[in-house]
Amino acid sequence: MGVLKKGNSSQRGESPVELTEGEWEIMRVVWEKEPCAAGTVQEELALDRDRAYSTVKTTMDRMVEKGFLRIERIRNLQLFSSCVSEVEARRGEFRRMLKRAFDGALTPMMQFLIEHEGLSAEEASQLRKLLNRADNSKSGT
Amino acid sequence: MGVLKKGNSSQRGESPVELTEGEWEIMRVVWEKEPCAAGTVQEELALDRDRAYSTVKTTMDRMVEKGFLRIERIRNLQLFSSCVSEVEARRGEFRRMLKRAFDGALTPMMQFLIEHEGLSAEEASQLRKLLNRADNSKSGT
DNA sequence: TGACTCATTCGACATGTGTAGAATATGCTC
DNA sequence: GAGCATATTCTACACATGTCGAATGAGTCA
Repeated sequence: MGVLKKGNSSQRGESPVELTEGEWEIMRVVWEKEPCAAGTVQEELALDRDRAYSTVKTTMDRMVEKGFLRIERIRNLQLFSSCVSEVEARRGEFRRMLKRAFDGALTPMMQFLIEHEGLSAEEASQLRKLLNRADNSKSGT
Repeated sequence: MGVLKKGNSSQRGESPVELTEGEWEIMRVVWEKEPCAAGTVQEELALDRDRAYSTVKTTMDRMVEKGFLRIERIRNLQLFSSCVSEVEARRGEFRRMLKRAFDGALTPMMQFLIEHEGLSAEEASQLRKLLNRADNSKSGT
């Protein structure tokens, strides 16, 4: 009694955030408009591709179970807000990729980008700038 | 008649290679040992975590359907080989991540790495080296 | 209060993925 | 050829995800 069942509420502990494709679509809207109703999300998504209200609502309810979203009730309205930030979601997505495809290591990924993805000159120079800026902000404190 | 049904054989056309977790595990072994029998893969995977032979075999058969693997028969033996390279698989994995989490653009991802993933000094310097090397090989030809 | 509208709830189904047991086929050895 | 060890094939199930219709509940307005 009183023990949290798996997926019961809004706690995800330390588990990495891994969203499905459909969940990403929903999160993008929620991040932009929260707090927002399921109908709002559905309307927004429908601009891109048709989805029934119940489709969106079902997925959002499941996301509450998983602790990705939370509901605040006002009268008979449910307003959804995010429980995970975009940064957390990006981190989860990035790490899953890194783990699967590059044994979890950053350097091989970089190597891959340069050798096989044809990093353009612009991208390279931009990257260099970013790196320099990172260095400065580290030593500059 | 004569029309290829979806997933019929070994053609994937231009579709990006997107492997599931289980498929990645299998591919890693296949790339290392191909051509190899399902039993070989199963034994290798079992070192890490127990999986029944039929589990591995079923997944590998499905991967043949999808065009990720191909079978060469010798007597009553089936030897599997890869139809996708590690580079293609990495590319697929990387691009899916980039598309989902960074709107498909590389620079925001780099920015994210630097701002939120705390690129270590070593990583930064290694990255710089890689960038320089890339530059040299471009201008050096 | 009755009709209407809109949101929520509930149940349901298809497909993909991970899982594995049972039945069958094949080749080898004595 | 009989028995054995494997490999293959077939079937099946659970769970996750994407999908949606039907039933129910609640607020609004004439």
